[in-house]
Amino acid sequence: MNIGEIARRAGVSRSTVSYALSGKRPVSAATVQRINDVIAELDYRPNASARALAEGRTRTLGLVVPPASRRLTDVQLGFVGSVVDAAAAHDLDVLLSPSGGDHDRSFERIVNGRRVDGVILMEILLEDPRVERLSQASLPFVTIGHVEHPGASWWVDVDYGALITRCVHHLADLGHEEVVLINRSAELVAAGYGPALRSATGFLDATAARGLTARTVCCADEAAAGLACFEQIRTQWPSVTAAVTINEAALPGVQRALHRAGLEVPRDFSLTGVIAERLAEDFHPPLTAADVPAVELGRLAVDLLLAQIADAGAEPRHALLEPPISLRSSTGARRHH
Amino acid sequence: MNIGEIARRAGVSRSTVSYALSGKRPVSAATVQRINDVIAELDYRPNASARALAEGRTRTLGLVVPPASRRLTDVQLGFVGSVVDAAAAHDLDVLLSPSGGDHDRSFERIVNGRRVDGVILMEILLEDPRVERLSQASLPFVTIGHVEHPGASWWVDVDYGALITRCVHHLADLGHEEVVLINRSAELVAAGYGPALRSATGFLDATAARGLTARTVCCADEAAAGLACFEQIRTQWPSVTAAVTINEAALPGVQRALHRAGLEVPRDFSLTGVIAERLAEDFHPPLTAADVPAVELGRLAVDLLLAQIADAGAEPRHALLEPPISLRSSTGARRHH
DNA sequence: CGCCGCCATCGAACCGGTTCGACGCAGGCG
DNA sequence: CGCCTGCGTCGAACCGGTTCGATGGCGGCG
Repeated sequence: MNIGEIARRAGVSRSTVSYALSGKRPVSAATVQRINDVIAELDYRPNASARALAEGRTRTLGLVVPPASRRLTDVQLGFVGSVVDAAAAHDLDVLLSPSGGDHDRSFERIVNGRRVDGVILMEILLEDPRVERLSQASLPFVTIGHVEHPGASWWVDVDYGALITRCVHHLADLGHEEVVLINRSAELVAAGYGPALRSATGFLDATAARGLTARTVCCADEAAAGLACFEQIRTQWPSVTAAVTINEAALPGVQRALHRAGLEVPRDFSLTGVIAERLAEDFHPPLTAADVPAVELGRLAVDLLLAQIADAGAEPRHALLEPPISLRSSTGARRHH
Repeated sequence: MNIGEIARRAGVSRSTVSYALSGKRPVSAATVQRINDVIAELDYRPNASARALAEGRTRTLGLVVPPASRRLTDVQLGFVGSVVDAAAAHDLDVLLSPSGGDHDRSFERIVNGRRVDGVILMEILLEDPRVERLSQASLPFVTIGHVEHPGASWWVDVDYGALITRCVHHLADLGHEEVVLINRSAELVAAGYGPALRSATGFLDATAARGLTARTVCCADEAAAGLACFEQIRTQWPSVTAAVTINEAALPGVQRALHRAGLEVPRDFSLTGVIAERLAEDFHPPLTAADVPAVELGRLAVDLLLAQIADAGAEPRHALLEPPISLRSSTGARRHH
């Protein structure tokens, strides 16, 4: 069931079969017909490993995902799905590598074993050892998110700072004077997780520019933490009238805390931030929020990666998206009590 | 940077390097030392394609996932994560194939191109053409979920029928007399999706056995549908006092509908079913429910697949899990109005 | 002291494709 | 009618590993 067998049965040489399949050299119509008949009869498909070895490329992309122990957020899931779909559209397969840190066997296998033609990296830290590692391995890669000094690396990202800034201006326009940022977990912030840090910076800058009183808290990525966190906010800073968040997992807890405190959104409290569209719409009331265009980012990452693979010497490219805020119904004018 | 180069620099033959790395034949300590030094210096790692070609196995597992357009449920996500982690624990990589139907390029590539040593299939229909396809390709595979007549195939699954039966008995014990099953979407039911059909059968059998009035509805996998669906239930069958569901995505909508109708759980209405632990605990009040042990199923699937790969002639094995129901606080005695 | 056996190593074949240079044969042109 | 062109095909080398049979050198034993 290999190419030699096909050649034998079709009465031609192995190279002719190869050319008939790839079309890289002309083959007479009659011969192609005969070969195709044999192939169909035997249900033959070329061995991918042999092809990869000979061609020097695997037609496979690597996707480095956070290990499952840390459960994926909606946004991360969106990245994975869209990367896989975009790759499939180019007839490429996707190899998953669950890697948190630097020194990971699965990551090393992918980087060094030439198992993939390129890598897409997500959950980027401001200083990310994996970026360094891939650079020195001279393996094409694109990051979803970007390190502090991207240098020659290719990346796509959402401008968290700009989005948070817009949220703050929106709240300031509505008259709010003391607002809180509900950030991701303290561990992520400490690890240098880009979106968390850039959101914090954007929040502080924007509130300062508009003369608002700014409060920030970190909140673990789970509903229970969201509840506890919001109750602490109410106790500690009772005059806060609006929250900006990038922590999707905490939302159910925040909702429960609002309900428990008898606060109605947006009458008594405004809520906004960067939230997946689905979650924003499932909230009650639907959230005024910016949505991370995960599908578009994933597709873009694949496109950039393919461009980089096709032309190894090309100038690094990147894309910084700044999606609009969808005005729904979770923000309102500040009311004086 | 290939094995020949290592051999040259270490002053030995290519085969000696290979044996030093694999340990399949004894190599003197001094030679091993010398080879390892060279390897460390050049940061060499064997080319995976060449190795796969020579060995006849790829050290890669295929995982067939639903295409991203249908967004993954929490349970499906759990499968993917645990399969990837379990594979990584065995130093295996995972190749993703987003395939819905039968005639999918990505699926065919994986099946026929010998890109993987075995396949894990999820979202199984009662009659699933992919199972047939894999059988005839004589590629080892394990399904998460099982077809109606598994024949010689290997599988792991949760006994949805038994779990739903337990939920019904639990409600019957509490005095409920008219209960509704909120199933997955009508499309999935029509397609022959196993859990949906087995749940429905179990529900009807159990309610009949306990003399309850049974109602069933299909509900699209989204919050908005859950809300609409529950309101329709209240209108159509006002004397229903409890619901059993396997539709996690509909839960937020159901919650909102309950709230809107002024019903308090469990005082006025009981809610139970098969629900991911995280969602059950995030609900207010926490749901009495059975949890699909996705992590365990994923790990089991990998274990079975490896056993099958190791011994191609082995008798088919399977595992039908029946996790306990966690008693939380969403079910209570029926109250007569 | 000579033979036997084992340990370490080598060379060659093989896995299943791709690709390059060469070649035979047919048709067109002078 | 002979030569040139070019299309279609072939054979061989190559990609980078693994594996098997063979061989050389050494120590132990009779």
